[in-house]
Amino acid sequence: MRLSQAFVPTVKEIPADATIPSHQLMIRAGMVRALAAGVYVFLPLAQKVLARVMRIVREEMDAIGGQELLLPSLSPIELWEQTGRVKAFGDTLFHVKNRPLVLAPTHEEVVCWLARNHISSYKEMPQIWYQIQTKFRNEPRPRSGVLRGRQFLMKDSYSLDRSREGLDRAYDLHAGAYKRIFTRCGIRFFIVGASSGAMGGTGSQEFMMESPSGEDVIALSEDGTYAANLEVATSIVPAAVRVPGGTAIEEVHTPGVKTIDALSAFLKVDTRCLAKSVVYRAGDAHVLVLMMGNDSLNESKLMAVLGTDVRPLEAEKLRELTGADGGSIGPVGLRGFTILADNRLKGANGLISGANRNDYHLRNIDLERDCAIGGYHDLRTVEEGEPSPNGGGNLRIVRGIELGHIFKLGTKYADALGAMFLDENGKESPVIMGSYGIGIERIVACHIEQNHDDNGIVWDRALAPYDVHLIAVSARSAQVTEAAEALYGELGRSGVDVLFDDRKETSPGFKFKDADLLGMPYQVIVGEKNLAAGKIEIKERKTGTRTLVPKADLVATIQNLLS
RNA sequence: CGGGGCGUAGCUCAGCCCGGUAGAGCGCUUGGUUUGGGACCAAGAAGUCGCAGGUUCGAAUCCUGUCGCCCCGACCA
Repeated sequence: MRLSQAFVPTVKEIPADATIPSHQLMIRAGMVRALAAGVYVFLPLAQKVLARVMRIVREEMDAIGGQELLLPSLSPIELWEQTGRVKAFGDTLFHVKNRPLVLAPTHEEVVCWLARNHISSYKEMPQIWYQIQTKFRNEPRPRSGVLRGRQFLMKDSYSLDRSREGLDRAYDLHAGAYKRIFTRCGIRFFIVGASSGAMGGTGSQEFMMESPSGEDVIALSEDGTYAANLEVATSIVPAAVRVPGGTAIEEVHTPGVKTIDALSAFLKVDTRCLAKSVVYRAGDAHVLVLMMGNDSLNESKLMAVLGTDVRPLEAEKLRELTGADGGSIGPVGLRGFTILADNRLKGANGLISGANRNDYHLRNIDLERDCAIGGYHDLRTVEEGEPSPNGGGNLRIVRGIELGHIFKLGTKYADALGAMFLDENGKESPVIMGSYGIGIERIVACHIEQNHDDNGIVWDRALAPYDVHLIAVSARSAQVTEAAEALYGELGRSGVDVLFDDRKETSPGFKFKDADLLGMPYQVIVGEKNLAAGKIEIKERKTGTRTLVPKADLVATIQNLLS
């Protein structure tokens, strides 16, 4: 492609609305333009990159027996009502105003509908169906360029199996394919155990890339053998002790003491003797959760235990129910609440907690003796530096971008939509499903996040829109133009994908800056002086290394570098 | 949904506090000079100041409403 004719609107200045490197560079390199919040136009350069990503994805999906299909984006709202996901998605689901249709945010329902109508025997499974298509989600807050849009490309695959073992196999096949896909795309990633959240199901892993721009928080062990989303991460922390010969509860006056730190300082005791009360509303119920000392409650874990959404209880409601304010709440004699406690407090005594009376606390609380604990669960958020549960060293807490997510869905959707089959014994069972997604734009953005420098993008060969950026330094020189034109033709004929900067009126500096910004793996620079000596310059974008090769060897050298 | 910020030329922004006929740089057009790291000179084109209402002799500027966009948080299948 000739740059003089290409639509690659590069910009020199950093766009005001872009805050992360990939977003800034995708705009500056003329790859995307925002049409509306979270909605992007993909320009020719970006389209070429997307095509390369999709090709890799298709190859790897086909390699595990996946069959590509094309599903509609419009889908009858009735299907979504049957699985309860109109409610589950809430405002995130785009509704069509003048027909009972929704814009599909994912396609489990449609796949299940297909399976219901066309899979009736165990002999017809396993199946892996996949699609690479636009999905629509009315995100409350689109952000970070193409990383979270309201419309985005997703490779989604769905496995249909007749047994749990079959599902495990499909899941493992996908995990393997995903590793190969991200590796081939030149992305350094890691895999974390994740919460399956509102998708439902039994098992789930996320493929993540470490990035300060990420929206997820991950605990990683030092040796990298443990990685889990903070929503489910655990660590090794000492449990509370049970002291022999418990003494009776006694009330202590603690004027103005509202925090664990203040209480610890006031009573001159270790924070581990303190049981912090956190109060939530879970549907119509009220829940008090006891945490040790300054441990912070993990809302995701709490939601998983309760199986429902939670939100902090309003201050007024709290006072109405307990007669006290936050900071003075405790489990003893409390009515109207379900009381849960973190595992760390299991069987503890000698604890101090709120007295449900402002400015008073109780000491010598024995959870077994004095409280009606509704259950002990892991409800704690792990912290930086705590030992990894698998002995892989201490935990680091990092931010990450989710590139892919694989789920063992089970029969949730098949049950809801009646996708049944007859097994070997003629018995009817629901189809067992898995679902496996990859964000296509995210691969592109993440690749740029990991591969750029101050001057621009540094494409990996696998994703680069072109292999070579050919520059005619001074396009007014007849010799340079002639030589560059000849090389453009030769490279093209030998199968090298070339972007040719043949612009006549553009200064050399401008061309070099554009070439670095666009980031093709190799720049072939045709300049007057080198040409006079029969030489052509090759610059490797990644390292900045420049080599001069005889003009006659240029094509062979490039072919060599690319192979 | 809570908090904060911003809408002025294609882009980046000034002007707004303190009302008085719309500005700069980059980009674009034309002519000329220039050509190894985002050139120079000259002449030009280009903006309903997001939109609506109000106050005023007069509004980019003050007031009200509204829409859009960005950031932090919440949410994130």
